[in-house]
Amino acid sequence: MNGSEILAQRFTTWQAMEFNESDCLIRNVLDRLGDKWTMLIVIALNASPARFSKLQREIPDISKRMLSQTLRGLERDGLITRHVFATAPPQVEYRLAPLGRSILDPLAQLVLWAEIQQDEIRRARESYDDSVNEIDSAATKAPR
Amino acid sequence: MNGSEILAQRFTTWQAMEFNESDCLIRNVLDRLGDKWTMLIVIALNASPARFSKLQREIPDISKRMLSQTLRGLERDGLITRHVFATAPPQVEYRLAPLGRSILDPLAQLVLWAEIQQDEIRRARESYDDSVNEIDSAATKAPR
DNA sequence: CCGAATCCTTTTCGATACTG
DNA sequence: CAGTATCGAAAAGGATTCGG
Repeated sequence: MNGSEILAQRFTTWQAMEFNESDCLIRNVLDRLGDKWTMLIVIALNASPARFSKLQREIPDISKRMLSQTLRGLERDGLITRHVFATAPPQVEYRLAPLGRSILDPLAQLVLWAEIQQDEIRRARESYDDSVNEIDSAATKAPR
Repeated sequence: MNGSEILAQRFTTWQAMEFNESDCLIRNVLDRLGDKWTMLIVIALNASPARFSKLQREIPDISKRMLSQTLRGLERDGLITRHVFATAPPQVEYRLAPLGRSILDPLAQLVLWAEIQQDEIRRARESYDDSVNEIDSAATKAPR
């Protein structure tokens, strides 16, 4: 079964349960993975386990609040583990759990897709924006 | 190269350019794909081309506004095409473009990952929530 | 039928200040 | 160092109305 067939089959199933938001698989998963920081943190922790402040340095524009919140979400879902060392000052290290490592392959597929297609997407956007501009300028010129 | 190696390598590259938000590949892509409706519509159109109102029936809880907005975004990126039939009343059909079909395989990988891991994620959440509750009740009991 | 425009609510996010 | 708490800004989303 290729991707299209798999998705077509799942679509029918989800439809039958009316995409019930709480137990619809894809909505649950993509809601979590699709937020602004989750995947970036998974990728950072794949590169190497890290402490809170190291992660904050590695991802320059994340705020403490979002880093903390996203890490908690990942820990809750079992994708990462949190290790506290009772030193002074305290040290907390985050690592990818097996469940977190298991998402690296599908995630990499998505990144590869983006790399391969990015030029075509850029072209599509430019051409679309151009055609919209034409309509706009025609609309502002013609009526008078 | 496996997923982990691919992502580790990309991470280094992205870091070198400081994750500049406008041209950082993964942020661009996941921002688009990760929104609430985009992937659902791609999957629906994979099942079969459809008109506006059919899509709205197939995805029960999407509003006209978001359907229209999401379709425009997908068309702009070249993932779908829009065909207008000058009938009365007008009919507009949406179809997956080749670029849109090319994302079905990576997307299906993600769905399969979610299916395989969903039980483990659910268990992780329950166990996490339980441990949080213990701490909470200890905190509200002990201090008095 | 398809969709744009408007208004309003909800959610997300960042800045800042504070704690163990 | 590793967070939490609070607040306000901004973005996303929904309901409704209107137009071709």
